[in-house]
Amino acid sequence: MRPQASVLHLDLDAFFAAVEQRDKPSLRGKPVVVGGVGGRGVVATASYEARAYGVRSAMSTREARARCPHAAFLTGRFEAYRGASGAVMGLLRSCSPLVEPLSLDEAFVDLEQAGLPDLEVATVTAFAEDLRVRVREVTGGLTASVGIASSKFLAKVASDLRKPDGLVVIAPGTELETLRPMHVSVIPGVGPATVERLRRVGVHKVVDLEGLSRDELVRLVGQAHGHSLYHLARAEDDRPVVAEREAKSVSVEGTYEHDLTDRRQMESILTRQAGDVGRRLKASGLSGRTVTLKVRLYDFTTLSRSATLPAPTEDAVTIARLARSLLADLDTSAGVRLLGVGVSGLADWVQEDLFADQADQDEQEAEPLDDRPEPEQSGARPAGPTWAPGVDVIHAEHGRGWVWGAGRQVVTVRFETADTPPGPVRSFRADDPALSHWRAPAVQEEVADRDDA
DNA sequence: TCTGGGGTCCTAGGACCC
DNA sequence: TCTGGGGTCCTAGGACCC
Repeated sequence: MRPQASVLHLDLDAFFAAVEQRDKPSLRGKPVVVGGVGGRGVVATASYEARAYGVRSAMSTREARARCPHAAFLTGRFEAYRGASGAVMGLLRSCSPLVEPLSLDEAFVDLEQAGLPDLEVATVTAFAEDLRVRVREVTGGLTASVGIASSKFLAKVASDLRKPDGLVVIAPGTELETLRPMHVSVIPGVGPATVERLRRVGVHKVVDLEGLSRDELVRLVGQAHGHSLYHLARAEDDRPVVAEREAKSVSVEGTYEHDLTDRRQMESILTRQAGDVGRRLKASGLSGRTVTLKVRLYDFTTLSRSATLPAPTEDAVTIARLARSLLADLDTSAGVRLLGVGVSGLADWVQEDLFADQADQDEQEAEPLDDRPEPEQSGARPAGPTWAPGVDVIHAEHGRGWVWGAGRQVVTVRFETADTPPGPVRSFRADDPALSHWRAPAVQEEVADRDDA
């Protein structure tokens, strides 16, 4: 918590719906719902006119239609939203070098870096009123709610207090009296599950939370969450405003109108999604080692399966192959409503750097050679064959290649090409039946010795 | 035919290492 | 006979956020 109210939180009101109303005057003053319009869609944003009928974010579109049949139901136009968001973020960055966007419609601004004459309540209040006018100017009429306080937590609480089109400054020293009567769900990280756990021990408001010891909280909600709650309940929050945060994963998923049962159709969806993921990775100059398949079954049971490559990839073919082979382990016969593919463990270097020349490649081959005999699998999945980098020759659809890295579950192969070495690198599940390999008898014994050791 | 899509962070258990 | 302890990596699932 800072001595002065120097953290600003800005939140654009009913953002997606407001952009639609701005761009289509016939929608102004009317209920507008933006989100999925299909049978399995949900509401992303409802205009305040639609909220009057009880329409809320995350509600199924089916229910929203029942509550407000005369609303305009629109799918999102994300290019327009990105444009408006960019204008606002640009404005904020012209005020302070330290701007932390949380989403398209929300950001923190560090006012200590804004060059204001001082950080008195009157000064930051005047600054924020001027900022709200300028937001309207740069967006063609969108309104923003703004909160200013001595920490991120309280700035966000403040921006929520007078929505829409409001401004609240929580004066330093008044944080606890503001917070104590509020429901625990104002605390970031306190969602339905935590609310229920707290309710069972008689905790409803922030003031009740202050009565719990640190140990009780940790027992109730876990180590990290418990400590965080203990401090936030006392308005203690030192989290800095951070301008740049690196992406940790990239994913694409889709929910289908009718449950999928055809494996080949699922595989072709995964292949397309892997292509999207690969394109987005390449566009950001990223690559990642862990490929995750996400499957939501007909009954909403959600499963994930992942495999980690020996080296990062952004290659759509590799991502697709791994995703499809992870799907092969799951029973999807009763129907799948959602499929998705993601890549995590991101590094901001591309795979090609690894084998730019022969010396680099030799290092990569040598490293996993000694340390990674194929262990017994811990789960039900049978162990794949043991692949030896630099020893085994692989035959697969791409032709013939040498094993280049062998993880527990994944083998990477560098294929030979007629023209210019090195050939393409592709990764496979170690137990992929599409692979066949050959190993000279002499080195077979040598490798067996090493595996025993 | 209740329940999106894109993320982040945490937990817990097993493998493995020193 | 008894049975370390910490640290890291990996996987699966869950809570949460906008």
